[in-house]
Amino acid sequence: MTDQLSRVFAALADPTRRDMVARLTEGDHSVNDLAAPYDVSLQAVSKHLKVLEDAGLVTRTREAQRRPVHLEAEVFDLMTKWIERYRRQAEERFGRLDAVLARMQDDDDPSSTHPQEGTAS
Amino acid sequence: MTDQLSRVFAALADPTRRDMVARLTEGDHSVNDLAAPYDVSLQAVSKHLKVLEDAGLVTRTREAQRRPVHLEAEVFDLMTKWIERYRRQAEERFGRLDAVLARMQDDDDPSSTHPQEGTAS
DNA sequence: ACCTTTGTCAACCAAGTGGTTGACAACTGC
DNA sequence: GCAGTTGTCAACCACTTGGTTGACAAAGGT
Repeated sequence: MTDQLSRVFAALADPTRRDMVARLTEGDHSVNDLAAPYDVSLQAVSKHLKVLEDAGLVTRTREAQRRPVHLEAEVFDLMTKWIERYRRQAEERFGRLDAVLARMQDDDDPSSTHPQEGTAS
Repeated sequence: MTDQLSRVFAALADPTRRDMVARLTEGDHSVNDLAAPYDVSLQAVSKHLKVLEDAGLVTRTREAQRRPVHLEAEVFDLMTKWIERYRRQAEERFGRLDAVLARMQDDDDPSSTHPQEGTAS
């Protein structure tokens, strides 16, 4: 898997890894800690973490004999940029940009309004 | 791959498929048309389209002997919702929500320095 | 009717993925 | 030093993936 964007998408294509990422938003966790809820071996979790690390989504440092896992949320931007770019383009094409912008404001909390309307139809 | 969100992420983890999606934002394309730029067989492209279709990203209808491929941009929302939810949560946790909101509106703010103020545990 | 165009299905193959178990490395604490 | 805790590495296995080629189905053009 050559490019990082592909690695990020691939990393998040697994429900277990998405759940790990979700839990890491609460703060750093040790590997054992992360592994607890899943019914797989610690080694399997270690592999999942390697995938997340290769994608740039997490970093691991050392602290005593623990290896705390830390989420690097900046990488999300890679995806959102890609997604937003083409979503916007597609919706414009279909002449439904208004509906999209409205939905974007409804779905999220109201503080996230995107005041930028492009070439509306 | 059980859930749709996983299928969508997996579908976009391939550069060829991402490129197809990008081109489909310009409008519908026939399979041959879509296949033209890539140095793979038509069957391989057909497989890629099946992956995109199973993820709900495209639909295919019939029109003469052609099978025009149509992008369903709504599925992007599945991802953006997931991403935004946890990104937001992570950024809040790190006490950098202001910077994030600013970046979301500017879309290209070079202030990527994050001084890691003492919120870390 | 027949042939061409367009695309899918089936079988196959090499490489990758997600899981396992066993060995072992790194660090802590007695 | 030695035992325990924490985590990784290596080998292996079943399954999936992305590619191939060959056969064939569906619709149009003549």
